[in-house]
Amino acid sequence: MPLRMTNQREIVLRELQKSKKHLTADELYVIVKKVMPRISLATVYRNLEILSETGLIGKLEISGRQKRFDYDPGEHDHIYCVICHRVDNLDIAHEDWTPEQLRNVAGYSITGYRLEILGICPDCQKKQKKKEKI
Amino acid sequence: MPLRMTNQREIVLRELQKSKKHLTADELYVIVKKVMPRISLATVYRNLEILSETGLIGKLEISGRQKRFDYDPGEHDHIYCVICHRVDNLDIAHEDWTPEQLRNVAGYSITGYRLEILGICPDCQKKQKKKEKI
DNA sequence: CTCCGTGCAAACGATTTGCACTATG
DNA sequence: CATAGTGCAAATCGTTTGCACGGAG
Repeated sequence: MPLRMTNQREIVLRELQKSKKHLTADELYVIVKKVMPRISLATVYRNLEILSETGLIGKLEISGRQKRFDYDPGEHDHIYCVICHRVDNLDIAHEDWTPEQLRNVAGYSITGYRLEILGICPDCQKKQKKKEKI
Repeated sequence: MPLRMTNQREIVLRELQKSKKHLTADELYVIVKKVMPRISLATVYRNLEILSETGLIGKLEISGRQKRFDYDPGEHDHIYCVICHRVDNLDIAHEDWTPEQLRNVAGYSITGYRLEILGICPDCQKKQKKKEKI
């Protein structure tokens, strides 16, 4: 039975939620160390990974740079500062996106957007079907 | 006068274009090495960076670890295979996105999407204004 | 002839892993 | 008391950089 709720796991989760931010592993490490000084960075990484698999937090695979972890695991998009790399949640429903709306999101001045459609390519679909047969 | 067109730069550009794919630096390195065996990986990295700054190719800050470079520098979105990490261009105009349309893109089976709005956060806007005054 | 570009190796930052030990369920 | 989780250090992965040399303009 996986997912033991250890002390360090609980603290990692709690401190991320308390922060209300989209932190990187090492940013959170600094915070968590104040509560549990002997915790290791590897443990923070491992727990963030596990907690996001479990769905208790979200994992942000933001373009190119460090991963960030989201205290709010619900479905929502993000707004990203191209200068300081800060990330905020975007609570506008997709239907309501208008240039006006977006321009005022959280006081950001909008410079662009980045969209990736995610899916499974034809080749990988074939491979999956093969596996199913075994 | 920057941007000398060296042999290695030309080959890096040409082989990326020939591939018609969204390659990582090291994938392209393997290809380029066949034509110019003594080229170094660092040179491939440097040239991809310069070529994308110049606008001759595109740089994809796609989620995940490695950067990919796009033979097509024009404006367009991307579709991303969550299994093999392959990337394809998406030629549908934003206005035409419908679940139907997307479901048939390039034979992919769509699992989701990822949208990031890019901008400058309030704090960074303030900092910029300060700089302007100096 | 001047520098930009190159190759090489070493440095780097983020993340992961092998190991022996600890503590949860 | 079995075995998931931990701390630590070393390893790994993608990328960047310092340096002395080479070649484009």
